[in-house]
Amino acid sequence: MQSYTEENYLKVIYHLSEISNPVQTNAIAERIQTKAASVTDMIKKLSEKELVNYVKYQGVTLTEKGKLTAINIVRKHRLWEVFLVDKLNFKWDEVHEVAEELEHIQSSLLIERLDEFLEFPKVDPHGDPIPDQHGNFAELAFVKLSKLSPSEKGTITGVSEHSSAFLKHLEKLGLTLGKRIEVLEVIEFDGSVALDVEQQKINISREVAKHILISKY
Amino acid sequence: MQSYTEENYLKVIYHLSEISNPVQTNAIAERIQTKAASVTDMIKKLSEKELVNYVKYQGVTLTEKGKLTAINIVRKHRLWEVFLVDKLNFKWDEVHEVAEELEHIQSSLLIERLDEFLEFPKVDPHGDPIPDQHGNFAELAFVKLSKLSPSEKGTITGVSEHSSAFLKHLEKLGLTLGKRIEVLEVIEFDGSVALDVEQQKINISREVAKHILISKY
DNA sequence: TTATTATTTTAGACAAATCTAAAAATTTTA
DNA sequence: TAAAATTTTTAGATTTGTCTAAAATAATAA
Ligand SMILES: [Mn+2]
Ligand SMILES: [Mn+2]
Ligand SMILES: [Mn+2]
Ligand SMILES: [Mn+2]
Repeated sequence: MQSYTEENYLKVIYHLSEISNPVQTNAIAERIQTKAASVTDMIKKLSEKELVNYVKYQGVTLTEKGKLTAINIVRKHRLWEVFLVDKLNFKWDEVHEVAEELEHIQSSLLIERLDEFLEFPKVDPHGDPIPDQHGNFAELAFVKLSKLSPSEKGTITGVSEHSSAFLKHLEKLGLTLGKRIEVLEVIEFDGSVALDVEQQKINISREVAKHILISKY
Repeated sequence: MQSYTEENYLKVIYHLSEISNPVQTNAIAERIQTKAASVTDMIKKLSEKELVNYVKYQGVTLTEKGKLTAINIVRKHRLWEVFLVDKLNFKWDEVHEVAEELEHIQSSLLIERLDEFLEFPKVDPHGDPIPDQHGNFAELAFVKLSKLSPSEKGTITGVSEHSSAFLKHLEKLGLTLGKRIEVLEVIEFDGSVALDVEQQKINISREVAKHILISKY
């Protein structure tokens, strides 16, 4: 069994792996709000436990065992987020902190029953996919809004940034999950995007567009 | 804010206070499955934080602040137990361990919303009362089954022992919450009790009778 | 390709929570 | 009330996760 702290490290390494592999010590330190020296210590420990492959000065990758462990934590995190929003009426920008704690509760019976109670949701309130108990994700066809060209249409199905500031901003703009959008123009100067959302013309920065996930159909 | 460990100590001291006040070091050690020396260390720390009053060699009592903190943890524990039984179909002997973890989740919004979602339950699955957010308990008139005399009648409304072994034993005997019982005889030799439960005559030990709570009406 | 800069690791220290063994205080027994 | 038994505390060590400061390695620039 892993400690609360080890689990947080594994999850962070898992998420960072999607950006760069192997994952660098400093990247982990920044995410986990700690010092590089502490990360090195923990990496050695996880390596001992065969949860990561570690080469000095090169960085870490998750082993199969480490990856499964990480995905299981992600599963729990996202299921709890669904519970908070669907059953307890939390807003999508209020759930992250609490789920960060709930994801560490150790009971597979609990999580399977929760999954059932929520009627086996496929995505969390931010549109992120929820893996099944074997660690498999249902394939979802996403594309970043920042990758679309003028006249392309689609539906907002997720976000890749979960800060309250970002989510509140989206809400204010009316850019919530399920909304149909069409790209009207991509401004050359700063990469910002003009959109049509329900007959309204809206402008968003490239930074914002990069974190909105669109499914085209 | 208190650590996970400090919270567990406060809760144990709270429960033991109902039996003997002040609470002895050894009693805490036994409950928390640790050594007396560790308890002394923790007591000093809680005393520093003004959560307990501590006199060397005499034992501890909770301060008002400590008591409120403890009751709040009890509140969370019992609400989560209701959730597990009512919503996730756990059996009453399966919930304790999980609630022992869930009670430490730090979010007052979460717990108030959970209370609402569960429709403000007054008792947990073991018949224990759930305090409100100010730490007040609704008065419940309980008496231990071991205190009843022959021909007295009542309804099983709680238990004061939560081990799986005990709860399974009760279940096997058909002694579950809500059942009407009548005391037929109290055996002088060993204090064991003969009961009538739904036209069935049942014998239970004094030890078992002490942990069954009856409301008379 | 050497020097500079950035990244990572080591060394040594610290706080939290625990332990064992021994000393001190209290309670019980005789 | 003095001796014995029990309970509690202290002293010192250990484990986990963290830190700062300094050394080692790798990447980048001149
Ligand atoms: Mn977490
Ligand atoms: Mn999410
Ligand atoms: Mn607990
Ligand atoms: Mn209970």
